[in-house]
Amino acid sequence: MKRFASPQRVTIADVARVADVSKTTVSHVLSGKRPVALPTRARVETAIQELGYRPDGLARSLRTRRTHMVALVIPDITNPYYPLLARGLEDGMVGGYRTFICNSDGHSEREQEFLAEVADRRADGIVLDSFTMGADWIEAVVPEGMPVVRIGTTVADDPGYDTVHADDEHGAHRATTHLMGKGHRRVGMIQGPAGAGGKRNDGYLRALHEAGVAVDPELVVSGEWTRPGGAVAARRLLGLADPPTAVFCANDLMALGAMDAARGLGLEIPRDLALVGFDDIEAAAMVSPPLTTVSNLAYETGLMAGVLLRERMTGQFRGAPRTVTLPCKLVERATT
Amino acid sequence: MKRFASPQRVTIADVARVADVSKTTVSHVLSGKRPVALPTRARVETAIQELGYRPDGLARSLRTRRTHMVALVIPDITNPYYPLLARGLEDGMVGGYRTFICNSDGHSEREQEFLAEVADRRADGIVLDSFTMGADWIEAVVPEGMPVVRIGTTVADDPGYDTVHADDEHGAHRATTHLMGKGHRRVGMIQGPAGAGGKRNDGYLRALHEAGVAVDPELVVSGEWTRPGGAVAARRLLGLADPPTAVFCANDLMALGAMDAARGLGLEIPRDLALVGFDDIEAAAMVSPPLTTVSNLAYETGLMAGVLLRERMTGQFRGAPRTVTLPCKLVERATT
DNA sequence: AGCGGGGAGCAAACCGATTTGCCTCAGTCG
DNA sequence: CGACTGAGGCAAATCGGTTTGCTCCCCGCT
Repeated sequence: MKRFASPQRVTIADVARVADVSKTTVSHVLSGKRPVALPTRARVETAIQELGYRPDGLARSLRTRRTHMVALVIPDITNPYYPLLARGLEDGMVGGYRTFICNSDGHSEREQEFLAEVADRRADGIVLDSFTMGADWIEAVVPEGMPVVRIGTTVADDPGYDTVHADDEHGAHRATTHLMGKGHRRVGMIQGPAGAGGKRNDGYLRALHEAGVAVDPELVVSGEWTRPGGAVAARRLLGLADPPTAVFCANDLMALGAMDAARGLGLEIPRDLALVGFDDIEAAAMVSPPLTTVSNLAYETGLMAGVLLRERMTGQFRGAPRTVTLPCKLVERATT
Repeated sequence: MKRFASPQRVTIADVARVADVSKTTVSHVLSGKRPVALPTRARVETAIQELGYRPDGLARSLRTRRTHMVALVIPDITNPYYPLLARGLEDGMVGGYRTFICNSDGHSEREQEFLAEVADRRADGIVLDSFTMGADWIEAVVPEGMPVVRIGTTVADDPGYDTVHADDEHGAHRATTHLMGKGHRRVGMIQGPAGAGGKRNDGYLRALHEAGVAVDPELVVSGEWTRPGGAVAARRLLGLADPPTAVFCANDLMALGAMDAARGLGLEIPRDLALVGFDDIEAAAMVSPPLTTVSNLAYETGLMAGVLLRERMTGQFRGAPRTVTLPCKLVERATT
């Protein structure tokens, strides 16, 4: 029983019929993988024009095992760091790759789900920015042979995959020494969730250590990577019996939140509280007073990730995992 | 559970063989579309576990004609309005739809290319924010039956598709009357490229008209929808023989650029130049002085678009194209 | 004359699922 | 007792391409 469906899609078989050749020949005209005589080719091409034929991407991908799609698994596209990274990624892997974005909100179950889903969809590659996922988790879900590039350093020394990250440790160290150079001795830090610490915390600790300042564990608090997250963390710090006079924040959003909190408590910045952020998002230059921060090259990070990923996807490179470290610079503005 | 060294993917046929049933039965266990006896089902399920079988999304999509993917075609994800919209979109169409984002940078050829590509990839739906694309262009490239939801109003009165947009005309009117309420008579406007004008310009003109102020065409200039774009436009306005004392900018990014330009010329805001933006992006509240602007509900816009799109994709709604208009409010801060 | 090679084209297998149609075997209803 | 129904299962068609093998023919070399 034939169902009278909506206007049937034009398939390669239709083209073949109209041009009076086999499907094979049409395919070869399209791909150029085998020679086709000029007159035949012309017949096929007119048939294609005439019918308005467009090859079906799904069918093609099924056979060729290439989807020309990559997944970008990140915490939150709403964090202004990531849109830039996303564009860098697209520019980095030239040649018709589309990106679909998975916002995990930092939940590792969602990250895991996404990876599985993306694997099922047969993405050609994955760019993953996760604070929690170790190589074992990834391997459990991503079929071997599917290229993965990692972003960020929070899961340190993961030798399984290509990685591109900023020199967080150095940046954090620089930020902290800068604060101490301004005379501060009680320097706090607001870091990300999960208490894992991470390179930014390492740099902070090393700077304190080198300056011979004892680390007060009370001065290091965790919070969500968001503006409100920074605000609550800052309130905790400022509520201490002996509060810090300066705070290094592991990202700009949290630093902005800290500014909100400080202002809410009637403190003036930088007189009563000095602040350094991390990332140098656009907003950092626009707040008042403009935020001193550490640059984190979002676009370039994406770009490099794109290059590494494409080299893997095309098979152009098959060697051992590579790590690219991008520099961080202190951007001195008015909150210190 | 078990890691496979075998390069071969586990298919439904493998599962069928191990469970000693037909592929059909495995499929029915998975989909539940036909009953399967309990013991059989159990055999199949253990086989699935044992082999670590995961259905191939491509093959499935090819047959079912559903990809559970939608395309979001926008000018630039780097514009902070769009990440929010993107998340709203995901939340709006509940149920496992993935979004892939196409940055057109406002070039209509790229928009066209993206639409075609996305159609070839058999996306289940498209959300399109384009200033230039008319219904005819879309129809030329998108197969009929493929749901499209439009965002924004710049291409006015396009009856072909569901649309969700902010009440731009009203917002712009409100912004302009607000400026005139502060005593300004020479009120300029910085609008988007293409000179098309658009609803925001309409509201501006209507406000002037109602106040009995003659429109000086010199006071309306076009620029890119970016911060630098706003800066160059503002410099043109401020270089006039009789420059405006207030400017309404068609988006916040341009307003920020105008602030840059004004500051570069030694003007103080709002004393020497009053400014109103549009969109109320996060940065608007953070600049100094904080920007007076018109709210544009990015997240809600995406959310509504998601709802409309899902209703079309699932076939839940088949009626005539709908239009949703979201309200705009003036957010008064310190640049007026 | 025999052989290798390449141009040109076709039929059929393949990618990995879903869906249709058909068969068998109870059990139920009239 | 025959008709009908629903559970349970299988083989084969389908989705729309690409790729493999094979044939046929013509050409240039030894």
